[in-house]
Amino acid sequence: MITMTEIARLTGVSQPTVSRVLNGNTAVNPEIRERVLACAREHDFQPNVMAQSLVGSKTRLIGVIVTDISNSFFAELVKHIGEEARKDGYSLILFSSDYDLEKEKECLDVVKRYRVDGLIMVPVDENGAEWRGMVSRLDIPTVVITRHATGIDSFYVAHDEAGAQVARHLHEQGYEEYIFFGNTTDDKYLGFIDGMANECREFRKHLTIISSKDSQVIEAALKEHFAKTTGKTGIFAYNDRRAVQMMGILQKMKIRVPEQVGIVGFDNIYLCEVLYPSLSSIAQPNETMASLAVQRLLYRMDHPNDQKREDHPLHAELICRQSSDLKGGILSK
Amino acid sequence: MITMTEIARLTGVSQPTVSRVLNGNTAVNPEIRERVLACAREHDFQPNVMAQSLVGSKTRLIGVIVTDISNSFFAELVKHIGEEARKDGYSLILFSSDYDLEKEKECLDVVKRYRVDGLIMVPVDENGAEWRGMVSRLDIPTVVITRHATGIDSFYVAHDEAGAQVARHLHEQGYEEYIFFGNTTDDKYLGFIDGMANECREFRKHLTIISSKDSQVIEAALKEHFAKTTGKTGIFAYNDRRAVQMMGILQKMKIRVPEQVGIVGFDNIYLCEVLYPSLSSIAQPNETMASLAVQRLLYRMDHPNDQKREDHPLHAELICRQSSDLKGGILSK
DNA sequence: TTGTACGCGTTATCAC
DNA sequence: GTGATAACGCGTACAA
Repeated sequence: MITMTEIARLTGVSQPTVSRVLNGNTAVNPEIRERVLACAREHDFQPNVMAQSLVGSKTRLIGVIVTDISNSFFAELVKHIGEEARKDGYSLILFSSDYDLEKEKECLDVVKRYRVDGLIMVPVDENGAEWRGMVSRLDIPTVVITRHATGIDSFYVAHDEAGAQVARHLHEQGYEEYIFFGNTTDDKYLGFIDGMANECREFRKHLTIISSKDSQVIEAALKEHFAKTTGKTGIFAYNDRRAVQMMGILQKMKIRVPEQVGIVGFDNIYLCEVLYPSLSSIAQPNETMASLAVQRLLYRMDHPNDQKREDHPLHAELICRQSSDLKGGILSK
Repeated sequence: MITMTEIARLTGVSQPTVSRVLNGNTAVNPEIRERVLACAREHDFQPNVMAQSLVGSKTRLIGVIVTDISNSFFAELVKHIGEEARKDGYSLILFSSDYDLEKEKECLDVVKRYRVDGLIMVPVDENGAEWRGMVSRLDIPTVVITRHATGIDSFYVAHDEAGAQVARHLHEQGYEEYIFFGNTTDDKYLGFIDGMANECREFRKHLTIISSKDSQVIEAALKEHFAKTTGKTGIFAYNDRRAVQMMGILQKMKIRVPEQVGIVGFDNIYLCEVLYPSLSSIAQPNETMASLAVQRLLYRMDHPNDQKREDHPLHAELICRQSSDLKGGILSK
């Protein structure tokens, strides 16, 4: 791999001259200039970023730590982060913490060793004291994405708001009984509850929670539910994967969607629209979130003394498709 | 960010001594040792990889270029590559070429600038002369994954073989008419054809190809197909996404799966098993492919003079689920 | 306009 | 055992 010094030797000039030519800062003798450029092209010279960063203390590297890169939601996020970073000449050094605090810690160490210019991460536990300590000691501009971390720049979707949106939507469509399907630890559940409280009094009486991932258990729970009630039921699934599972079980049980049961998922994965019935879902503004995060990071890198931190909740969008369209606005199309 | 020199100053020893302590190679006075370690811990010292790599010409970086990181197949691949690399202390610098030759070229330049120790890539066009030229000039150990590139270490699934497997399976299950749904440019199509030729003579008469992605067009094509034939039809979809789309259209048309139509997808995404009916699919040995690729790369990095190149086709597995299980072996479970 | 000298943070090779 | 010293590839102040 050729170096500036080597090019200097080959062209009979000094190394700094080569540097000047290649960086085009200062004026140089056109003749020398051409000679150097020709030589560089011939040997396909690329500057050694490691060396550049040693002297300039800029690595042009952005560390990215996500909890699970194989989750297509994060994969898409990473893609957009990469695109946005690339525009400004930054590259990504990527880690997947796999929801493991130990691994996450390791990632932070490695990120530090590489002296990345900035860090974008999805923390395993944004409230963990240890993590907060590590990040602040890291002394690298950091932006949290997908989660809300107090005192750290954060770009995330307000899950509670999205959940409330689903509640309103299901109620508006005319569903009278409700099922929440998934983890109740997420804010989307809390928001769903709040939203329901606004829509109908005594909603608790009409709310069932199913948390199991086991199809048989779920089927049993549904049977029990439909034994007790005759009303049209709206289901809010924790994510699209679960929504698809639920749709499958409903089909197997010969329950009609959306006539008897309406269902809304979360994440708006690309399969939503090709499913039958197509699946209503909450779409997160993936790309916006990514580009805002990168831009914020770039700003922070340029203004290390700015102590302000941005707390930036974004709004999700409910994409209404056939699966929850009881009133037929879409099915009639 | 603290440096060795700084620690040396603080502890009153020379910088090389600090280096010795931190790397634990040579013996050092236990007393000094403790003092240095304490100081390093206190300031959360991490060695500057940039500097290390300058002198050692080892970046501990593996470049990864995929065509589309948002594709969950590649995302999973990247995850496994990362895990495997991590075991040996390597980190990933990740790029997505977005099937764009220009971008790919750029990625290769950047990868070179970072002096990565090795490169794992999914080329946009593994037969392109320009790409081959770039990679060979790159002078960095390179492994191609997912594709077959002559003269370059390659780890990939034999798509033709997988296609043939599907043909055999559909025939065995008793389907008599066949539809290939998707791009006919892929080897999986060729293999499917070959496999069919083995199973039944005059298969051409019984094969329909649907390439459109438009649901309406597809539905029309299916209607035409079922107007002409009464036989049970086996469909091989280009990938799971298309398979899901096809299943939706079939459901809408009230065509029963697998009784009237059997369907097999490709990629075995996680949704396959929660769909109803659950979707048969070709599973690629994702993890194996990733770890073989990384191991091969590590070997190449250790043996730069070994000119041998490995051409390593892997075998896909057909996961038979309800959607193509006409004989009821699974449904009866 | 061009070359010399130096420093970035580390490892490695020497003497001491 | 430990401390100078050189070297990696580059950018930059300074001198010529």
